[in-house]
Amino acid sequence: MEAMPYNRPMLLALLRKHDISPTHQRLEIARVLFGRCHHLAADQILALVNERNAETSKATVYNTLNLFRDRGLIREVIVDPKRVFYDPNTEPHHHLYNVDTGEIADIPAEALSVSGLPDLPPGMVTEGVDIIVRVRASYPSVG
Amino acid sequence: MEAMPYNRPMLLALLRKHDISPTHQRLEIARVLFGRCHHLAADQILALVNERNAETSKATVYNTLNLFRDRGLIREVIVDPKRVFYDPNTEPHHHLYNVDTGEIADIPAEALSVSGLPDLPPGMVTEGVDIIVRVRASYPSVG
DNA sequence: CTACACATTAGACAAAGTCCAATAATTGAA
DNA sequence: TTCAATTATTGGACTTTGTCTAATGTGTAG
Repeated sequence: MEAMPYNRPMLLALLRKHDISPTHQRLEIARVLFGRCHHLAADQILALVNERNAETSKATVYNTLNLFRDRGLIREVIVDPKRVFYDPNTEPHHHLYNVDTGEIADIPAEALSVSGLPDLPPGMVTEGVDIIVRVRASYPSVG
Repeated sequence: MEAMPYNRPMLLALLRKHDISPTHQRLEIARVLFGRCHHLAADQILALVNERNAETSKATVYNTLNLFRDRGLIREVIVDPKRVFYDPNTEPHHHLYNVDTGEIADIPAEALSVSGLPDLPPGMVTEGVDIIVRVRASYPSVG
């Protein structure tokens, strides 16, 4: 795992490495995504980017997230039917999802191993294997 | 795996077994869900139920799907950020998801085995482990 | 028949995300 | 630097999925 690119020069290099023109808005969105560990949804990113001054619009946040996803900077996490979360960690790994609180935590890929994946029909390619462990608090009275 | 309850008496028994009053609309929705192998989204179910005559409303389809889900007749499949699919197979199993076509196929749970699941924080309970194998057609030119 | 509980419904509403046409910023070449 | 071409950003309209509500319909026990 590489160090998180917190500061502007590192974010700039990250965008350039992925052939993305580093505009002000994109850098701000990248800063929010890579500057913290959380998995964030689009509306949260919009709010964080505009925390001080209004810096970007909703349309730009969506455009940028889709661009980052297409260029492999971030990954979508589909666990909540209501919204997509974005994960700045693109290395293979899986997720622990708290269905009560909506919290998402990473499970390193090395920790898990899956065996018995079926052969794919010819002409098919695996794009990825997502494992989602859905957890919740056990009710106190139930122990 | 039990036999699929195609006919009215079997559907009726299924609903009763899960303490659901068997209304006309619920039976129609159950017929659509259990009478075919596909994984269906709410709008598809609505369309199929109303194919001939208008039999149910959108609200009833959503009410009924949520009821069936809460009572354990069906399971939600969350693979497409745009909509929830419903799976009449509630036995443990996983999914193969074709990201191009949106097709969903089952992978029997016995076929797969996962090892190395992390210990949960105390007071946490696993609700389920979902494995989604995302596949797509390999482009002809790439072989 | 009458109540009462429960189901269904149309349509208003909400939230996530896309689209579009106008404006703004960037870039590269001269 | 300047100009033109390309690329990015934007507000707001729009779409889609799903929920909510208040009114109406249905069914069953007495």
